[in-house]
Amino acid sequence: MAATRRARTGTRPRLPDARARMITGAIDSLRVHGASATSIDRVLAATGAPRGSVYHHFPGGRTELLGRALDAAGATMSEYIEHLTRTHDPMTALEQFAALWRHTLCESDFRAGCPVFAIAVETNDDAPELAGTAAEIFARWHRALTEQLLRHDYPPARATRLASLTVAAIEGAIVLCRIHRETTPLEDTVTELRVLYTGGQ
Amino acid sequence: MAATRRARTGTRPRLPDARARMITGAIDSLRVHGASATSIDRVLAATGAPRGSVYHHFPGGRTELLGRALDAAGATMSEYIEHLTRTHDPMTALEQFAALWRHTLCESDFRAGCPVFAIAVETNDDAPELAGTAAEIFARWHRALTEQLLRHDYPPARATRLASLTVAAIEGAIVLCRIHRETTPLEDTVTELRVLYTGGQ
DNA sequence: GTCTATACGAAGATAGAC
DNA sequence: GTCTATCTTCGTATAGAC
Repeated sequence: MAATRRARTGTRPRLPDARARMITGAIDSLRVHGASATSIDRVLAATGAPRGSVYHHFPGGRTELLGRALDAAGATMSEYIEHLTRTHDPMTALEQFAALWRHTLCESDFRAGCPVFAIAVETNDDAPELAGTAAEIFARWHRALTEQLLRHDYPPARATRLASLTVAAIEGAIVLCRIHRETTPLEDTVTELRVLYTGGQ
Repeated sequence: MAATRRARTGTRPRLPDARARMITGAIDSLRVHGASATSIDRVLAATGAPRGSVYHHFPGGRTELLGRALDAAGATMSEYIEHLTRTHDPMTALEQFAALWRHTLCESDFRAGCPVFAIAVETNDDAPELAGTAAEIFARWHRALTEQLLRHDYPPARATRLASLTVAAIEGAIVLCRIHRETTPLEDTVTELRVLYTGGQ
């Protein structure tokens, strides 16, 4: 609909869809700089999006921008996790996921982390809606892992617990990798989780 | 020395040692609000410390305050971890440590997390010194855990990896507990780690 | 060591023109 | 949809009196 209007009026944005660019720019900033440091100015500077249309696209201002970024990042990551857990066995899925993170960490020179986790760590008083959304996203990941383990004959109690450990350990390891500027914590984490995934049930 | 001068001049601060109060106030703020949100104003408001002496005690300003808070928090936590790992077997030490966190989480209504982790997650461009300090603290914890496992006859390679997983998983679980407002992720994490700590070596 | 006052900049948000 | 002010608040930092 924006396209038709553009064709009619002859106006044109600098790049396709400023709103979408702002959202992806916010996600990138969340990864690298965290929630508090993800200001409107920073997103605009990084994306070249027009300052004048921020409150047009996000009437709720900065909080709404962060919310839409969290929604988008959460959906993308959740769909990938659900895809992996449905098409692979638990250990293979975990290794695939870890490989993606290894790539993200190295490619960003250990600057980029998990945007959902960034909001989870920083959000407390302000924006309880963001905290709620982040909690739902983690719950979705936990559910995907639990169901996968159940399909592979893990007892329900163990499946839930192992899913909790997996989410906690991967997220924690990503932070350790960033701060140490090496992938060892992630490798170590996956290697040890392998014992639980392949060993006893 | 401050006490003698106080006795001589007759002046007196509102409470003992403004500098120490600012540091503990900064640690509390780091726990609850994160690094970016830990402003000088917030620390002063929370502690009632005098605004006029901030740059007297911390010539480097906010960054130095955060640095001293990180030093203090890191030292306290490291000493406790080293105490636990020296006086208990691996599983008991882990459970003691988890019990402390369960208490901290519940008592703070799931608002307080780990101050070192908060800085690790948020610090990127600004203040590389803080990032370096945080990395050293995590390395110290990792070392304490590794040496404990070595003393309990774990092979070196496994000891290192299990120590990495433990640090990552506990830190990650604390964040999940905060965002979900329940201790289940921590309980699950410890229960599953128990398998690795007591099962195979 | 502590106070007040103030300079300065960054950031969120609004108003009104185009 | 986008632009240019502008307002306001907040946060860091400094200066100078007590």
